[in-house]
Amino acid sequence: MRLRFAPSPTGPLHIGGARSALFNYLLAKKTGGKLILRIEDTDLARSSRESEQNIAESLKWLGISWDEGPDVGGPYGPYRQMERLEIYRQYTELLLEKGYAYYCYCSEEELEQERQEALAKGAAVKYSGKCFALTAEERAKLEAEGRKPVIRFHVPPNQEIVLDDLVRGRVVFNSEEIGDFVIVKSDGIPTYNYAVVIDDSLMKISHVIRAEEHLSNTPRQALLYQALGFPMPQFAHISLILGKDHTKMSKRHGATSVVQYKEEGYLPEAVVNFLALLGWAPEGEEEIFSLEKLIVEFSLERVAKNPAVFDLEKLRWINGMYIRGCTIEKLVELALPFLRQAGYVSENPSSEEMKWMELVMTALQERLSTIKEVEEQVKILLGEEVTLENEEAAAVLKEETAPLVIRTFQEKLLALEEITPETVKALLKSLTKELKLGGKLVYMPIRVALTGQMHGPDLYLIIAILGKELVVRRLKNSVV
RNA sequence: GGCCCGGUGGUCAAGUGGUUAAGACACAGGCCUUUCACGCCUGCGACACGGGUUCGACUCCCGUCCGGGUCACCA
Repeated sequence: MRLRFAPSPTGPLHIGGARSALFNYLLAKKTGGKLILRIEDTDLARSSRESEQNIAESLKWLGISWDEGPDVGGPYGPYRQMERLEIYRQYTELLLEKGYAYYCYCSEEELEQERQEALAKGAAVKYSGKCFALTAEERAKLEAEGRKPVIRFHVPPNQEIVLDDLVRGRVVFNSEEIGDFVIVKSDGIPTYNYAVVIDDSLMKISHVIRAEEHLSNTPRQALLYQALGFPMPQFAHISLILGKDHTKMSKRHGATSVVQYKEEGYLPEAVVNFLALLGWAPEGEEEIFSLEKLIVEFSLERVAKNPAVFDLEKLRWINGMYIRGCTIEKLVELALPFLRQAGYVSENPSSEEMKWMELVMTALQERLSTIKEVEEQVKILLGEEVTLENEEAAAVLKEETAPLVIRTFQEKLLALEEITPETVKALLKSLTKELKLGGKLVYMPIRVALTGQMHGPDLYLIIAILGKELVVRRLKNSVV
């Protein structure tokens, strides 16, 4: 099988695009086929190399690799459409010669007027085809006016177009509903519907998995395949990803690009896992899948037809699952950029800072949904200030036994030779025993005195992270 | 508006003529724990509506409604 992902580089990789790429990748890998990356950059006004870069980087970040593409080359290149203009031109000539296509000189205003009239009449909005019958003299006259023609495909009348979509099943269109559409713009650049057919054919693409928004375009492409004498690939149109309000995912629903999720502290494995579950269902009840496992499990038969609403809560949950599955070393590595940016650790962390981060991540691992959350969570572990979060916390310190607990704790801590999570843990245990108080009466006053909060990571870790000096200062600050 | 696709709990979803209609997230309660979190347990909650077909429909057919896509010299 040969599959492809063919984004237009008009912005960062969209989360929906990422899912299309993923499905194509999964099927290619599963069947031992190839994934081709093709850049559809024929929209000169909006395309940029920067976006192409972003898309490639986002795909790599997700772990999606390709076998052929603009950067790695391949036997069917070039893989950027703007570098294939000569190829399209040859086929256009053929189409023109055989009468499948013709020049059209209609201006935008004329077309717009037609469109309005059709709309007003409630008729189908489609091009009238009036330039189809232009005589040579008429053409010459229009040329002389300086009009730059487009090339339209001449749609055969009343033809049934049957598509056997791998996820939709059989879908039937009638060519009557389709007006003669533009295949080459007035600047000589092919339109999407045209270039995509030639490229998929020439690149020997066997299966096309793409978003449902392309389904209505497919009959046009089918006609083109027919005229060009190319075999059609198998299509699989997957449903759209919707926002909370059930409209197509867009900026106002929050983050839409893959990089944004990276920046917000999501792990690529989690994003991939979540995306896979959006529109595809595994056979068993397991929901956590590595890319490798997805390759084994994935199949088009289990891809849903109905659109899916993007559920951030579930992504957060999956992300948390992956965070909990990380080693501490890995977590430190992941958190480092965030901590660095927040100025909590230096550019090149010392071994002491590394130690500190290891303890911090140990304390925080079970409490994070995203890595970015360390920025916020780590605050209570920094500095010597303690602010009581509420009345309840203040009450804990006013407890009759609180002063004794805190004093005894401090004495014991100062006497401790080495502060490690283990030694502190043992210290707290012996403290509870010695004071003959309930755990709550021992742990809560210390916790509140040290952090000002009723909740937080394990106390012994907090103490180990703070170290003797900060503990003493905080105790002092909280007791006044 | 024409055409196309879709409609199972708030969300993701299993289901393919006969099931007590799975499971997950979220939510609620409980357990665990020094707290929160994690984890575990329990609970809440759904086949859009109306007609058929059938001994029997979430499953098949038709209609209605709702949602989405498309009808560009954007992809």
